[in-house]
Amino acid sequence: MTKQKLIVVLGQTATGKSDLAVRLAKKYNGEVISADSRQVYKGLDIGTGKITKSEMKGIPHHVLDVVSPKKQFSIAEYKKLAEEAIANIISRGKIPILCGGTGFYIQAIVDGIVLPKVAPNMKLRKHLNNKTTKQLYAILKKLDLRRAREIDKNNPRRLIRAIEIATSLGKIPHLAVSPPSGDILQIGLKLTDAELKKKITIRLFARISRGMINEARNLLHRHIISFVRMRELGLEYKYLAKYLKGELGKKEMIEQLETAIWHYAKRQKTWFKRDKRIRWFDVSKKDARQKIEKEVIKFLK
RNA sequence: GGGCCUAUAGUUCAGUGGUAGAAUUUCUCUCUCCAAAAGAGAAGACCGAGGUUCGAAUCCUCGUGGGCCCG
Repeated sequence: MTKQKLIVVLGQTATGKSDLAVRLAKKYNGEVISADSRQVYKGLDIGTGKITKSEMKGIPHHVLDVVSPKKQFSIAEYKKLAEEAIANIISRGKIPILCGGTGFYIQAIVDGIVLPKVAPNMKLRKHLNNKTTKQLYAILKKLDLRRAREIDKNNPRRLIRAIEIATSLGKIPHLAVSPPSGDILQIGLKLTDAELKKKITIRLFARISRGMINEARNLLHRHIISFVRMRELGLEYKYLAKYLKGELGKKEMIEQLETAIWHYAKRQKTWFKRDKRIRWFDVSKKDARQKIEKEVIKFLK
């Protein structure tokens, strides 16, 4: 019996992950599971750079378009859906290929982070939102001193989540992991900063000419999402919301969005850096493709 | 040709004689259910030359660059 195997394709935005995943899937009998926190939303297509039907080239893609953008998705839901998809792919004798740029989502699968069984409590969150960071910290300290000691005490979002867990469970459990049983190959795609910057710009203009602005306008007109929600979604949608509301000119919108995407790419880099298991490949090099395939063949043996 | 205003961080601006401040940019980092999110940290400047003064970004003179007015 062969061991279960999982291939992960990760990297910063605009490094060509989707293409590679499809290519590998075609060649090695695989299916793709997206690891992208925004492509889970229906209708957010051009702005999120979601793969199109024709780009999929017949390869099934999972955990794409699974929820309305009105709803707030979470990593717990992601983990459940992704793990189901992976198990299903394996049961059909195919190779699961996890592909995306959301580091936290990938980590949840690869390390099998066990998340506390406490669903988001919007009422509580709303209530806590009115408190200052200091007040939040004081509350957490009373509930769970251990967690309070190690948490980032300036970060309201983390503090609120911690309080949410502690109110429900009494204490916050230690971080537990239960990694999947098989082997995992993590392929990281990288570019130099200069090349990545160039690619980000090119891609942004491509998205605009593909109708990104109209997509956003339609979502608003059809009341699928509000300006507020659009801002929450970040990056393209955040700046498109500002533009469509008239707070920014088109030129400014594009400039600011470009910087924001760059910052995002930097954060991705910081995140992926700490996982030493990732095998990195410079995709600007001509032989990157060969090297990756060699690695995959070795892994699948 | 004459007069007036102005020059501080990559950028936009504070600072009126006593250790140069912010916003933004840039860089680095954190991450147990919003992660394209949220949060932390670092770097970086007084146009040049003289003068006054214990001490000048600050006052004076000249130069240079920029802006404006009159003829």
